[in-house]
Amino acid sequence: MGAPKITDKRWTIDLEKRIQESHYDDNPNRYSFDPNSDKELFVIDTPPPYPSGTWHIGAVAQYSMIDVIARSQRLIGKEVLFPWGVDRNGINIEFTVEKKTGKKMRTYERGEFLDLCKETIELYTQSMRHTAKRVGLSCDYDNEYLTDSPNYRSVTQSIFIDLFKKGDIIEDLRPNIYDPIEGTTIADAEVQRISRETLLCDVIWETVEGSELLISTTRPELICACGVVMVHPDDERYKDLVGKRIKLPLPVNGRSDTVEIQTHPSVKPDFGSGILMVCSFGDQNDVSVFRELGLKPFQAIDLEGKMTEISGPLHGHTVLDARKLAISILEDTGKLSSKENRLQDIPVSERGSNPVEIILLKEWYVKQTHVIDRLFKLSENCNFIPERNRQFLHDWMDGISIDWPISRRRWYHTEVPIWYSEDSSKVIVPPSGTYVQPWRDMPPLGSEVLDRETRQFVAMYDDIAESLGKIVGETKVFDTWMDSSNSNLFVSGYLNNPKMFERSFPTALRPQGKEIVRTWLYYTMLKSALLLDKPAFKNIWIDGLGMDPWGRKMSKSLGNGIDADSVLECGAGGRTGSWKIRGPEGKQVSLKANKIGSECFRLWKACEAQVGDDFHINPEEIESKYFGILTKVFNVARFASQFEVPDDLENLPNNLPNEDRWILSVFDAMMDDVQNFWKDMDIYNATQSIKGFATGVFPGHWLEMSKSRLYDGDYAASWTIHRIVRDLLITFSPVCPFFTDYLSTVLYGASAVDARSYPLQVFSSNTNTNAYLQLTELLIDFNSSTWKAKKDQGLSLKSEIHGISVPSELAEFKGALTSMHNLIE
RNA sequence: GGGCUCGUGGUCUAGGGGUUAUGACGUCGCCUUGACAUGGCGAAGAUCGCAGGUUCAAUUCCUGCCGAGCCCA
Repeated sequence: MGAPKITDKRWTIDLEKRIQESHYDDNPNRYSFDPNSDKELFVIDTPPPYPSGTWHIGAVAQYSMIDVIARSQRLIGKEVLFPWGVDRNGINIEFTVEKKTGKKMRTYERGEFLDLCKETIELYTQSMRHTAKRVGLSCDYDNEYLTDSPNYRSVTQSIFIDLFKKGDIIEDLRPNIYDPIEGTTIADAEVQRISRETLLCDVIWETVEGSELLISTTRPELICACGVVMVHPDDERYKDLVGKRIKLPLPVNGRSDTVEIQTHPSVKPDFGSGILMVCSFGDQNDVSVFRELGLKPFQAIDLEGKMTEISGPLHGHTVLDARKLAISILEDTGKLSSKENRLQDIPVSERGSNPVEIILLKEWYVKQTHVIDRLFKLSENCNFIPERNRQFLHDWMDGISIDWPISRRRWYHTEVPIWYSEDSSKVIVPPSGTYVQPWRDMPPLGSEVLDRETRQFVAMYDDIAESLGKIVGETKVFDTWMDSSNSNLFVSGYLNNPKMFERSFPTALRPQGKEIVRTWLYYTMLKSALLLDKPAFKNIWIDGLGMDPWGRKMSKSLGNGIDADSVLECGAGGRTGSWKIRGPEGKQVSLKANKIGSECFRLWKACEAQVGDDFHINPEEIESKYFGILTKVFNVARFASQFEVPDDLENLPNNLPNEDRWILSVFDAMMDDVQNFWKDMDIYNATQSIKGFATGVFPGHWLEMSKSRLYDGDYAASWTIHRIVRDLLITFSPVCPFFTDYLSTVLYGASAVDARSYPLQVFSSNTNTNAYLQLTELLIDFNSSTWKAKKDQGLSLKSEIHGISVPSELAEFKGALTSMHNLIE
């Protein structure tokens, strides 16, 4: 016995930072991955974060739990790849650059704009990596991947070409959701709805025979694109009109000025007059009616968001101006019966908040409707954690009815890797593994020429380049989900390491939030199914979302966001944290905390909620509930550190007293439970079990029973305390890596975070410890009641007490209990 | 408007057809014990969102409603 080896009096944020700052340099290969390892490969398809300046506390919380999984899987002996990837493609960074420079993308030269995006996103990438290390993520940082790197983009392009050759990717002229302000197609998933006031006009239409009808519309400018007028099949009022032709109430150019009246069940008889004009394209319903009836769509709006020639007098006006003009023409000609303001949900682009239009465009599509049934089958092989969140994927797949448009008219994205021959009959695609930018490159050596329609191989490009005429590179790019949906293939070694891919696909784990099931998870499952006819993953871990302290989503507009760094740095250098957050009634609420840091933050998330539920983030609560647990465990270790560590902690000493055999049995049972929880990626129950043992029965009961032996230098007692503390720190290390790293290094000269096999049980498997386990409750009750008896008699806890005898069931502990409580017969 | 998920003491949370509903934080009272008031002993506090239904029995299953969240139109 001597002075504690652990000299720090308590766990502090400054100590945490000291450890953290050297942690990744101390042992640079700590978290690297060996694809040739004999161990089971466990590849995690981490969600590559999008660098935008700040990292949301909820996302960091989720990421730290992925880290707990990575670390615990290493601990149970798997070779874990926890990649550090950063998602950098997309319209987000384009907007940031536009905002910073005050110039729209299209006013730049394309190459110059790309350079600006790259520079800007690099800055954000650095700060994100810093936060990742600060929160203790055990990623393989040396092999960082960026989704805008040539290596990553070439995989996206190769997969596109493979799917194109197989016929799963096609180009077609179809109605698409289009943002006229940003000039690009967008996917369903990128459309938002906002409530806005619009004019609902009652327009008088006249049939060829001369009877007048009223049709309500908010889009009178689209009358020129009307393909049919519809009523409900059961609507008695209009039975006679069905099949008749009706005149368009506004002049048009280059098309028939009458349309037919038909019936359709989608018409709501009680909306307006119960008559509906169907235009190409006012909304999704119009699209499906046009497709159903086989009508030829009219192009009323062009790529700049202006009216086309068919709109006659509206030609050249923007949609909004055209609407006003259409209304005034209708008024002048006496065809406007009435108009009124109405609150209506209108679709806008998620990024720009611009009202979107549905227009006909030639775009690239991934065919998906034909494989949905197969996807359901394949997804049965995936283990969902928690199982109930499987439902999110099912619901989304149930609702899929159209193909996935993947091309965009933007710039900072992966380019569609294709060139067209001068006569447009042939296409040229690059060889697998090369990254190309067709808008400025010529096809590289080894490119192939394919027939554009049949996709059949024609010749090598180099052999017939002359005959193709002036070739034209595709200028469009991919939806960023085209890149993201390859992440599992990329990290598992697809194309880059076939040997590893063979062993590690389906990817061991996809961890993600529930809000991107419809996009990231679904698209990834789709890709793996189309390409390999396999499920993408073995395990899919879907967590809930971080909410503000009142259970609302954190957002800029609500003013209730919490920045990750403010929590991780809270307490550093003695600086406390304070957060001003707008509460539910609009009142500012001030939250304060003295010390949190990464270890307390991680412990909180691990303990607080089962995976899959939304969780409330309240810094005050994180500190008050969980910092004390760190202090407690720290103190247990610090206490242990004053007793010499036995040389041999592997072999059970002879003649262990019963109380040591008892606590070691309890410890074995806990360790065994936790190992199983780690296997099942059940962070909550693993951490709860560790916490219960480490702050409860072990220090509260065994330590009190064994203190005097420890002070007397008893070998068995110090063997027991050190064996338990050492292995406890190891199984706790996935949750609190810096904390356990520090304690274990000082005490035992080896960091708990470097353990690559789970600690062995203390007792061999043929030792029956049940008898001891059954005594735990009795023992706790006896201790508590003895403490209470002393208190009731006004005695100090160390003074003698008469008249309490150790019950016969606990006879084995009689000696220890008698001296612990100072019992006098 | 539709689909899905969630709703358990002041706060967070476990559980799940059946004797007094789990734990933690907070609150209150008492107490220094050779690591630790970041400790110990004890107390109060929940008609398990609301209303129906199924059942011998529901907080647990079903339906509706209310509230929150995600997604969609």
